[in-house]
Amino acid sequence: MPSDGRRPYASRVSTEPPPPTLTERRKAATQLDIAHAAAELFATRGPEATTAEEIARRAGVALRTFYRYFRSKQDAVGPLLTVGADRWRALLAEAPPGSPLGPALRGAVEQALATPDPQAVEALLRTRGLLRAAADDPALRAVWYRVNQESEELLIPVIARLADGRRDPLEVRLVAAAATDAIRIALETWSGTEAATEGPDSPADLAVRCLRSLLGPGDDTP
Amino acid sequence: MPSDGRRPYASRVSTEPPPPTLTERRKAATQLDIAHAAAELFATRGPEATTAEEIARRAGVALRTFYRYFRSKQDAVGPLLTVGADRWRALLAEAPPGSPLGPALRGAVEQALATPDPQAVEALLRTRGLLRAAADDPALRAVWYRVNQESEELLIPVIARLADGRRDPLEVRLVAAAATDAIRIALETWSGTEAATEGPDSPADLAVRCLRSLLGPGDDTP
DNA sequence: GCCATTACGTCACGGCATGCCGTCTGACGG
DNA sequence: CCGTCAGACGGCATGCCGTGACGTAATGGC
Repeated sequence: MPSDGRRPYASRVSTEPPPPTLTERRKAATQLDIAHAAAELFATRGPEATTAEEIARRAGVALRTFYRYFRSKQDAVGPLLTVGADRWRALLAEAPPGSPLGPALRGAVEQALATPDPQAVEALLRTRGLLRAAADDPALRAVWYRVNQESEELLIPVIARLADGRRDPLEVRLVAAAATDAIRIALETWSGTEAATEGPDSPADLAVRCLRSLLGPGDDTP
Repeated sequence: MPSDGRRPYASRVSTEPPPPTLTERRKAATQLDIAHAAAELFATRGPEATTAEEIARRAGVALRTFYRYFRSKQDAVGPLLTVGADRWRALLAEAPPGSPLGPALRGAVEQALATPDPQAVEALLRTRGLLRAAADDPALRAVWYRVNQESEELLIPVIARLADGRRDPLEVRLVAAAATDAIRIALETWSGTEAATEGPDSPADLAVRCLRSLLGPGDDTP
């Protein structure tokens, strides 16, 4: 029972989330329960050997309920794989429009990945476990691809806002793709090692290096 | 995984294809039959409304045989989506090692896509049809993601050979990812339009522009 | 407190995907 | 030319996947 605790503050501007009701919070909790159950079973016995029924049982819901939350058993770990990208994108969206692209991207990724927050570290380690399980499971890899693809699409409007009309839509889309690739490859590379979550081979450092390599310094010479 | 059946030929330089036997040719033909049957059904009534049984029947094989060739009904169109990338990669592999990356990539893609070969045009139009069907079918999109991912991985050794030790492995991988993205986004963009297979909005021109935008002129300043 | 809404469980069912076995055909050495 | 054998294919059976339909209980607005 995560006590999220976000409360309605009188002065709230338009785009802020409306206060989540009890039902909504329970739904979110149920979704996370299922996701965690799936991740644990996948990481231990592998997705192939895990049935949707088992995931549902471990999460304490009926099979039918499982399929109300997810289209397939592999999809169940999706929320756990997206949290990192969501965090990064949210940080990036806070940068002022028109700021230079490269530094903004790298700054956001550093904040998102190099955090001492124990919950974020936990998420990072879970991601590594899933990526390793995905190494020999095509269906799980497919989820990873899909998640990255969706991240790329969600990144487009954010990049467009930062570029502020200085780049045409096609270019924006390419930058979004490249940035997503940089993060993806950094995480994949890190998952293949025994490196810790901090230090020179940490995901944050890797990601920053990847971003710089693909997009250059990126202090916005149009 | 077919057991290749490589026959001993006295004078054989390593990389030449062994002469395909009748059985092998028939297998390849059957695979293409199934792929074409699937592509046609997917393009008309959509993947969701198409059963594996129907694909098999239209291809003239038993359902069991279908699943000997493909792991799922969506996978059946895989071979049709890979031909373009295969062609491009093969052309790229012919470039001399050490040649500048950017021009090599753009030259290969131009040869692969701007060809007057009617068969290649046919393949392009088929790809467009499949991409449009994928627009509202997650499972088919997943195949597209997988194909691109595999293309990226197959591209890595080719790029490494071209870079000829002037770039470290991580960098090579990033370049492979970016190049794959450029082609992918060019094709996706083109598929969303009514543009012809040649002209200023042709896939070839789009791809070249995307490559230049992401990788710069690429005349190899290390 | 009363009712519309909605999240959840139970049942049933068609399609997906694979293991097993029998048949037949093409490949290959004698 | 022929016998042997690998393997390509079809048919059958089966377990899991994913969804529609319907009933129930809890929730949130009036």
